[in-house]
Amino acid sequence: MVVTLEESSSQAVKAQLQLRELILAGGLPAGARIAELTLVDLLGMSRTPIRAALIRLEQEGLLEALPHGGYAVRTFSEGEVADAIELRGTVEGLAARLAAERGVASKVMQQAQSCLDEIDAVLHEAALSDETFSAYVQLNQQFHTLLGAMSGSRVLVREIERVASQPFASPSGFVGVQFNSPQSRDMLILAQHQHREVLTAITLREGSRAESLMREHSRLAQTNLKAAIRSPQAVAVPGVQLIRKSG
Amino acid sequence: MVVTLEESSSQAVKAQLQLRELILAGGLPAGARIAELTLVDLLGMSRTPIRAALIRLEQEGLLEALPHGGYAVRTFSEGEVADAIELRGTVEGLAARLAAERGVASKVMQQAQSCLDEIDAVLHEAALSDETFSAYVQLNQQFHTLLGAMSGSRVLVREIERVASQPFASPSGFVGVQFNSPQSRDMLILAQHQHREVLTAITLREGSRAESLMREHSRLAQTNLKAAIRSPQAVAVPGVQLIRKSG
DNA sequence: TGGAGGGTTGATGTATACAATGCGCTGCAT
DNA sequence: ATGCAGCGCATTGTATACATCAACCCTCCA
Repeated sequence: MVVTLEESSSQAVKAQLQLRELILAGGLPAGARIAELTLVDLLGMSRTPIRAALIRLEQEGLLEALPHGGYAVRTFSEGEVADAIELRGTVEGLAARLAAERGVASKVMQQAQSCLDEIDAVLHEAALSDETFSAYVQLNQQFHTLLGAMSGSRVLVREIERVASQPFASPSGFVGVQFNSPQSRDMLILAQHQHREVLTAITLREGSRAESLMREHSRLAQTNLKAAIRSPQAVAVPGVQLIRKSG
Repeated sequence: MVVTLEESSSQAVKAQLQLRELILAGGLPAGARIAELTLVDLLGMSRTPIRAALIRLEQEGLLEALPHGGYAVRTFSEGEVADAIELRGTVEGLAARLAAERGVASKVMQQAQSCLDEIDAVLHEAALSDETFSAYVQLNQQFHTLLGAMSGSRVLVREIERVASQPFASPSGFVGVQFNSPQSRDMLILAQHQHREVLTAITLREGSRAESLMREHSRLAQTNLKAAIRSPQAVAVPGVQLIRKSG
C-alpha cells in the first residue's frame, strides 16, 4: 500500500502524515516492530525523514519505543481510551473556565457563535447524509479548537491539540458511532445544547459552570466509546482496531 | 562549553539530556536560531543524533521550530508559565480524584505515606541546609510522581510527566525561591500539610476534595513564581532566564 | 539428545556526503 | 545615493554508507 500525497512540503512532514494515516487505517500490524526499510519501500523516501516522523509519532503517543531500538504501533486498552477522553474533558474544562474568568476577545466569541449557528443549520437539515456528517465533524472540531482560542492561553491551545491528537480522544472521535442509529440525531442535538450552554456560561463569566459543562460534555464521548466497543463492526472510526478489549 | 556525560546510552539520548541542561542553564541564546554545527562542536557528535534530540526537545516545548527550518530556544511569558502551572494543578487534580474514586493499590499508597514521612523528617531537622533542600526537592518530586501512580492510569502518568517537563511548571520548580527567606520553612510546612490532606482525602474516597486540594496546592507554585519574577537575582532555578517579564 | 557457544544476519544507530534553499552581500545601473 | 538584481555562502534537509548490537540458528561437544 503506497500512499501518495501531492503536497509540496518537506519529506519528513509527508512521512509523518502518511504514517499517521497508515497506522489509523490499520495498515501496520499493532504491537510488532516496524522495520524502517519496510517504510522506505512504502513511502518512497530514505530512512532519514522516516526516522524523524517516527520520533514525532512516538512523542505523539501513536508509537511506542521498543527496549532495544525501533518502534511498534501502540495499542490501547479500553480504560486508557476512557482516561484519555476524561483528560481531554478536564483540559477543555480548564480552558472553558479560564475563558469565562478572563473574558474572551469579541472576535473569537463571534467565531464560536457562528460556528454553533452552522452546526444548528446542519442539524436542522432534513436527513443526516454523509455530507452532513463530515460537515458536523469538521464544525465540531472547529468549536473545540476555538475553545482553546477562547481561553486566550497559548499553553492550553497547544495542550488541547496534543490531547486530542490521540484519535479516539478527539472530540469527533466517536461521533460517527451511532450516526446511523435512530438516537444519533438526539445525541448530536444534546451535544449541541451543551455547546450552547458552555458558551452562555463563558459569556456570563460563570467559570465553574463552564468547566463542569465541558467535563460533562466529554461524557458523551465515553458513552460512544462503550457503544463502539460493544458493536465494533458498525464503526468506521479510524484507529478503533488499536483498542484492545481487555487490559 | 563542552558537557561530558559518563553514561553509556545512545548518543541521541545524551544529546537530549545535555541540550536540555544547556538550555536551562542559559548556555544558548534564547530566540536566536541554533546552528546545528555549533552543537556538533559543543557536544562532540555528528548532526544525526543532535537532530533527533532537537526534534524531541521541540515536541517537549523547550524549542520552537522556525519558519524556514531550524530551531530556537523558546521563551515564555509570565502568563504562559502561570498557565502551565495551572494546567499541572488541574491534571494532578484529576489524578487525585481518580485515585480517590478508583482506590489505590496498597503498595503504592504505602510508598506515598512513607514518602511524606521522609519529607516530615527532612522538615523537622534543625536547619534547612543545601542537603535538606535537595532532599526535599527530590522527595517532593517523588510524591508528585506517585500521584500519577495512585491514579492507576498510564495515560495520566505520561501526561503528568509531560506537563511537569517544562521546568518552571514542575512541582519543585520554584520551591527554592524562598528557601533562604524567613517564611521558606512555613511555606514548605504548608505544602506538606496539603500533601497529607490530599492523601487523607484519597484514602477516604473523597474525590472532589482530593481534586480541589491538588489544585490549591499548585497555587503555591504560582506564589513562588510571582516572587521569582519580582526578585530574579535571588533565584537559582534552572531556566528562569527563559521567562520574559512582558507578553 | 540437549545445551552451550560462536558466527552470521539483520536490524537500528551514527557519520558523512550531497542537494536544495534562503539570506546577505556586492556591484551595477539609474 | 539608492534600489534592484544576481551571485555566493551558509545552513538545513535528504540520502547513503558504515558501525554496532542483539537475536537467532547452526554446529559441536558432552
